[in-house]
Amino acid sequence: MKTNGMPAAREKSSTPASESPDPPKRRAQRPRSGTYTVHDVAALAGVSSVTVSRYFNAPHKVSDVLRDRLAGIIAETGYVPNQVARILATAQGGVVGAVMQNVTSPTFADMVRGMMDVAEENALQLLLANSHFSLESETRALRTFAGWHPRAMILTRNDHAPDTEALLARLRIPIVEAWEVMTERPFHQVGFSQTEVGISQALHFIAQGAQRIRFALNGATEDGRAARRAEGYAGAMRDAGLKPDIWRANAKDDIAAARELLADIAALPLRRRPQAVIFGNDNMAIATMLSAPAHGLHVPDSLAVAGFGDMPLGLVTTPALTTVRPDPYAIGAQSMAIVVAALGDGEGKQSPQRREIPCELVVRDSSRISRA
Amino acid sequence: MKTNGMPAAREKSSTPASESPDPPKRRAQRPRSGTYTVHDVAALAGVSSVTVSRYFNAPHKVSDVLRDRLAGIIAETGYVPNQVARILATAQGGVVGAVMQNVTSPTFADMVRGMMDVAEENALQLLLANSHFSLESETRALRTFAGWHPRAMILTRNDHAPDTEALLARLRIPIVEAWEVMTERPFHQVGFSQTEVGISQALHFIAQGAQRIRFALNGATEDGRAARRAEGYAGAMRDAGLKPDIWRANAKDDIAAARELLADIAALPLRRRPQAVIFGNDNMAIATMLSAPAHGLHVPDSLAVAGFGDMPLGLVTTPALTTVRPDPYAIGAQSMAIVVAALGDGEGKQSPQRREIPCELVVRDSSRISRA
DNA sequence: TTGTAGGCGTTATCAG
DNA sequence: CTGATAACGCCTACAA
Repeated sequence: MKTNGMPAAREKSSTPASESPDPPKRRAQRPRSGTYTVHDVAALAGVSSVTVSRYFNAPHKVSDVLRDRLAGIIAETGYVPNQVARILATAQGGVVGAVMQNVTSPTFADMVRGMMDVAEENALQLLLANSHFSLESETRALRTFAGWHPRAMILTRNDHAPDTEALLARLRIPIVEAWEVMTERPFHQVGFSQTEVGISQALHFIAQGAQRIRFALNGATEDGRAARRAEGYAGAMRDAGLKPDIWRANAKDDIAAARELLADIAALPLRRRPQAVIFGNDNMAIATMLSAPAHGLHVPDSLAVAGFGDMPLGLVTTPALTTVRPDPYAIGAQSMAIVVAALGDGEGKQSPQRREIPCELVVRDSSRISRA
Repeated sequence: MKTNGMPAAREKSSTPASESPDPPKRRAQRPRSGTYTVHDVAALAGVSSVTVSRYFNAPHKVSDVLRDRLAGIIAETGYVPNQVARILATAQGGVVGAVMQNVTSPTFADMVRGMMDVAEENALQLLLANSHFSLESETRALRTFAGWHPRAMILTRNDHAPDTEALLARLRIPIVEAWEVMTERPFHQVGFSQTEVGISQALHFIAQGAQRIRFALNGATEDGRAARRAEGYAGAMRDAGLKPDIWRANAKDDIAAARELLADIAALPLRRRPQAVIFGNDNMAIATMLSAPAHGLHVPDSLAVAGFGDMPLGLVTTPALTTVRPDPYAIGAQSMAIVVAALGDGEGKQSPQRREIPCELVVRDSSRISRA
């Protein structure tokens, strides 16, 4: 029973223990990883290293006796094949890079989970970077990833810095742009159309006969997605013969932005106050609902409200919050699934796929327009 | 000007273009990564590959002329050194593995951001896994990471499966256990003491003269951290001569758990109702506050409330929520900082460090005990 | 079923 | 300052 934790200094297995008769110019030892290798395990089992390799990659090609013996030794030594060497040797399996905009947001986090789950099932290692909605940061992250020679990349926006586009093209690997589905892109697309979500939000209020409908954004302009929903809303308004009213707070913070909005509305003459507000996110919508009474406003009677994101707390507010439920987990999982499929397909440059992950408009009481 | 994007099929640079005079048993080509390599760049520059390597790792050892020429070729080809090969050769690439319990939670997500930021500054690549609070899943993740021969690991719990402990010991790399600081652990510790947080929450109410103080948990038992706060609370209660009242919902979901709690309290005779409830998290606390009126309860007069986590929405509720503000970003950043320090210190087995990231009790109106 | 040879892309080492 | 050579740990191809 070998109890020593470290692999013994390995001899070239073919070299018998001849006592250094004219040492054949042995180079100085290179730094080794300090853990067991295939060779160590093979030596312990009295077989060749290929056999150990086969034990992992094609167990059925190893005899039963040997398999058991190897299993024992592997358990005893705690040997784990070195992925780095494996990837170098096979140019297979390996690494997928993903650039998120903001790992902190629960929505992105769900997407990360989706990617991780599918990646794990397929023995891919997910490399994650955070770009904070900055193009420059995205480029930097991609540059780092490039060094890992990833099998694929997943991005979370479809507008990049010019040199990023060039870099992506040079990589010659499957690229997935997730979250927003746009036309005329050379890469795989997974997600939904922000514009259409904005349209459906607007239509929800227009159908109820509302005239003055506002779209309220916080001051964080880096994230253009809410703004694109606002564009969809604006289009729908114009189509209905109504005047779009896109309002943006100064504060980036949702809570402060909500306060700004309420102050703004309260200052308006009754006639000109919006009957309904569509918010860029649930947080801002909920904050507005909770603070509305203090400004003499009542949801939904004097102010109907809709959010985006389907936060759990939206169920508990009075009234419950009408919102849009995206499916970030599915977006992440599908993105990775596309990667897996693309890698499986012999890397054949299949034309970019487009996978829609629809959003659901969840209608609750906060958006009821009073028939006044 | 070379415009072709692909590196030409490479000849053994020493082999002149002799037209295959008895091909020396050329083995079938192995799959290659399909991108430029040091050799390609070297060939293009008319130098040896070592020189190109030096250009990256010891630029001052390369003549000025050559440096400029190489810079040009590298820019033109978009060559990026292969990290995988680099790590294999040097046995000291910068991979750090981190096992989170739940990437989806905003708190963990903040910690991830902290780790990523510090990792990036120090040219370390973060490998992330999600264990869903499961020990078995943690072990699996660590096993995967082990294959990457990471320089360090960051974990987010201090109780592991037995074989995990063995695996960790065998790795002989710095290990950081983050979130909760415990004594008697052989690894670095970063975070705070859940027990002490529980104590301070209890004392906050005890000091106000409350007698019946409950600690309410949701049904998600996998995460033991809230339970450990409850233990701290229980100790403080007993020390004050009061009877601890730890209540656990059946529902794992915070919103449902809040409903359960309110039903439970409403069913109690007035005399026996808790005056104050400490919640396992803010979500549950806020849900309770929002639903309390429907159950004939009023916060804080008939029920004082405190949460944990400092969610932004806690500021907007009426009354504003008393809570505890941890600093997950700092925990992540400090954990990675310890890793960086440990790697810098020649890997010398320094004794495990212990870094406290204090939590702040944020007192607002929801926890005011009415002087009845 | 098992073993031998050689290479994946990089860098450490030694020689010029 | 530059180059030849041999590893790092693994896997594929081929031979036995």
